Amino acid sequence: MKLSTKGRYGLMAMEVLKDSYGKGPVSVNTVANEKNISEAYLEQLFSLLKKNGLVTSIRGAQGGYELSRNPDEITIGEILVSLEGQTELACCDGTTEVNCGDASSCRMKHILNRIENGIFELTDSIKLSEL
Amino acid sequence: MKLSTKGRYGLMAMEVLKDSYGKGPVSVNTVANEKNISEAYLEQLFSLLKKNGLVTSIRGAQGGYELSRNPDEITIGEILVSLEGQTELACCDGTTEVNCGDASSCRMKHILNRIENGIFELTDSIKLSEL
DNA sequence: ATAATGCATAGTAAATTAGTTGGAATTGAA
DNA sequence: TTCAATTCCAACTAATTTACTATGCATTAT
Repeated sequence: MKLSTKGRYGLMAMEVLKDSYGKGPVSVNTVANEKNISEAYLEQLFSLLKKNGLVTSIRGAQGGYELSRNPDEITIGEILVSLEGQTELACCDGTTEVNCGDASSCRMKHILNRIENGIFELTDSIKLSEL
Repeated sequence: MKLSTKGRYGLMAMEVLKDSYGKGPVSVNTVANEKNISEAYLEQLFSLLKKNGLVTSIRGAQGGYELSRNPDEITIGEILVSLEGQTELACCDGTTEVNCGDASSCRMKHILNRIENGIFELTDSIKLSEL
């Protein structure tokens, strides 16, 4: 289980927004330069963060992105899920064809789901403000 | 963060070995058929599990693999780490060139390391015998 | 008007994952 | 003593995902 650049870049970007929270929007270009990330790629990540309600955008010149909430009301878990999707460990989902035995009663599935939840709780317990 | 087939197949395979623990070795072919996994691919996974000391092998006809320890002395975490390597979230490691600011004092790194440890503790708290 | 921005989407390149292939070494059983 | 069942090993290929580029339109402060 690795964190892709999406998650990493996203955390870095959110860190920048956090640092100028309340001081107006920050452009993608600014973040890209500060963190040395491809600007066009970062744009796509911001688009995900926006779709998930973590940032708001201001278009046009002098525009950019800013946090949609206070940095202590945004969690690392939310950021990672926005960018990488939910953690998925399960071997089967009870609907598709299964290769781990039977479906609804699959014990492995339940255990992996437990771990998934544990991981989310872990990441969700840390606030952006702590970065 | 997803579980690759390596981890999934590995867990399934270990589950089979667990079920016949104490009854002699199980061949890769048997496991592959039972769980409907490519035999040649599974071989590679067993090789990793062996290298990490979770299973022992018996060569030749009637050979196969068996758990090297009791199923309640083997954890899900160990199995996953054997197959997928350690969970790595960190943005920098303090040695290579860094893009998240400075290195040894990088706060993000420390937080991600904390999450890494949390994930391992979580998976390591569940025994193979519980599957 | 214009330059600085966000927005959208399609394409390409690089890396990783998943799986295949071919064969050598070992060993129990006929 | 041969044969078939097996682990072991390494290289190759295919498929998928990730990371990134390219292009151009839409919006807005100056």
